[in-house]
Amino acid sequence: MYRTNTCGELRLGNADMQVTLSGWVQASRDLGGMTFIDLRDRYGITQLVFNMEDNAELCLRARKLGREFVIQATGIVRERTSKNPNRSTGDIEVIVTEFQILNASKVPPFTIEDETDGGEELRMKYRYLDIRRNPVQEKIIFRSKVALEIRKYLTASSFIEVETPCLIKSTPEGARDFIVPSRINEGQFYALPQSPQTFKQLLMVAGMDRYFQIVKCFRDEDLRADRQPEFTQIDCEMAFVNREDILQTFEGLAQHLFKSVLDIDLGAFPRMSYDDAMERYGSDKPDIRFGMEFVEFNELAKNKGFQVFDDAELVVGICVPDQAEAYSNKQLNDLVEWVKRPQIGAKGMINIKFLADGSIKSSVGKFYTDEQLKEWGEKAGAGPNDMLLILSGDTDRVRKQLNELRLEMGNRLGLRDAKVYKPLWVVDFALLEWDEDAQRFHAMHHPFTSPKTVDIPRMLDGDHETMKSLRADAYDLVINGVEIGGGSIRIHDRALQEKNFKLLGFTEEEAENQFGFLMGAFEYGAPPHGGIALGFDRLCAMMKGETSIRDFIAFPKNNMGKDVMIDAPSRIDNAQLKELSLKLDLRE
RNA sequence: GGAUCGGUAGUUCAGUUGGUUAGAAUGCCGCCCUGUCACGGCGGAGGUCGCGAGUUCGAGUCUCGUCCGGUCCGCCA
Repeated sequence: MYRTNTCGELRLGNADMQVTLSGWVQASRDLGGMTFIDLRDRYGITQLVFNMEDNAELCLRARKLGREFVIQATGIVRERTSKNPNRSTGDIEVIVTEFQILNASKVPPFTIEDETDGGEELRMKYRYLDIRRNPVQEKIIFRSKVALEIRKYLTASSFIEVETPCLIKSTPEGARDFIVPSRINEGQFYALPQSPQTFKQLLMVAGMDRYFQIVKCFRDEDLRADRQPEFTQIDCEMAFVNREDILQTFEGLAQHLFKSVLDIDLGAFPRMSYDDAMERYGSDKPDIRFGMEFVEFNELAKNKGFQVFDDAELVVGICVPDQAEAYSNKQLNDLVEWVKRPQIGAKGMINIKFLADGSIKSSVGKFYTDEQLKEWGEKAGAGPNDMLLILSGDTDRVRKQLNELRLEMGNRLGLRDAKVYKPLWVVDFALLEWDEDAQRFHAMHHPFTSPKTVDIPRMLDGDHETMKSLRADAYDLVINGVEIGGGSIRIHDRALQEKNFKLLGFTEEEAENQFGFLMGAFEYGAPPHGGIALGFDRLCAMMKGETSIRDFIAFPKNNMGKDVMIDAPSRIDNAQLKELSLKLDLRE
């Protein structure tokens, strides 16, 4: 028997018991006459004591233990004479009577502590050591807890967990596929799923009624702190539901998770149309923890002799509260430089300060009278010591830029508190999105998304503006400006699905080749259905107030999509290539 | 594909206008210490300054290239 107890559970009540503990040597303190060893496992740390007077031979052996040695120690639990209130086991210690080294350890490349001295790259290379650290371990355990609560809630709501295949068919729509060659089907390839979308719809046709799966998905796109090439979705689908049923069900799921895991009541989720979100926040995933909503100034700004605004499609700004006195000209100039960075790409920025004494200072003061600027302030609801920051240009672009500026100001003013959670449903997305490069429409959500019923008759007008105005029965769950998930009511009718593919520029043949199996299924009594997929890694990170998902994944990839621990991806040898009938044609 | 920040001891970092033998902390090794828990004290080892060119009397420092890593834009139906 390796142990009678874990390193986290012994208390005063265990005094005088003989116990055996196994774990890693966290630290040792050799005081000459006696030696203390902190023994660590997943459950905690227990202090072992060795005393020269009691057993010199044992004590000398204990002195030689290095960090991260794995040992098994047997001894008697004793109340400490000097307790450590910072540790749950701090009232007791184990007077060791015998121990053995189960495995020695090299000196680890970084210290196994909460605040490690190891940098990201090193931590990833030795991820198995990194995971020994509490902060990482907590996140992995947290993830397990959230997964359990998801299963509890969904199972209680009659959802069935079904596994869907990982080796599926490549489709050109959406993200790039990861491709897997088939050895026994020469020259043919599987693709790894970007999501189990078509399978879950087929499960609805199959009468499963309510499906869910906590499932790996794969997208061969560039990485970010919150994006991995393989990631996990909470994938769900329901039959005989409308949008309202789905929003209620998954609002309930989110509320349950926050309550059961964090003991936080989220309350009812507000809803906002996509158009509203773009107009008020310049983003389809607004962070509504703070205000500074967009204010449009076209009527006030134009035809007053200021060329920049006259030429702009949209003049729009935000009102920054209580900063007019605080922001110096230099700081404002720095802010102008900030919005002009290539990542933001604004041409410039105008400010209007409403100072505490009632006077107005503005970078466009020579084009507008104080009376006119006062009107701007009234429109924006600006009070004394408030400041307007205004951008102008093409509508889509300027909204995007002002969104970045709003978030930056939110950060600077400390308005984006990680401990505050503000969920939001964004609804009524556009069905189609014009792709400038490809000169065609593509599906904003995905090609199986149903248009809103009222828009179905207008679907094949062919007119560009009509197409852009079509609304989809699609929705996103946004929390604190993070897109946690999205879904839609699906098309369940073959004719409508065909129509939709046509809008997206598929030929009949292409549609049949790629999705014939799905449309075929629709002909055998497909029920009305819809669903949602939530980003599990992102949800966990967001619940913990973090932006990077990497520590919520046990073995994540780095920026270049590499696993630096196992050194993947890697070359394969020629025999393997030959077996797959593949030949490399590498770019120089 | 692009922007930007970084790469110096095992590790985390400092290193001034280019100038003597490249430093600190921590870790590691040795000795001392009977109530430590960030133990303490004394001593010691440890460096191809990512790599390659260039400028210069002289490069960790400046220039160019390259590799690696972080963050972001594009991309992510």
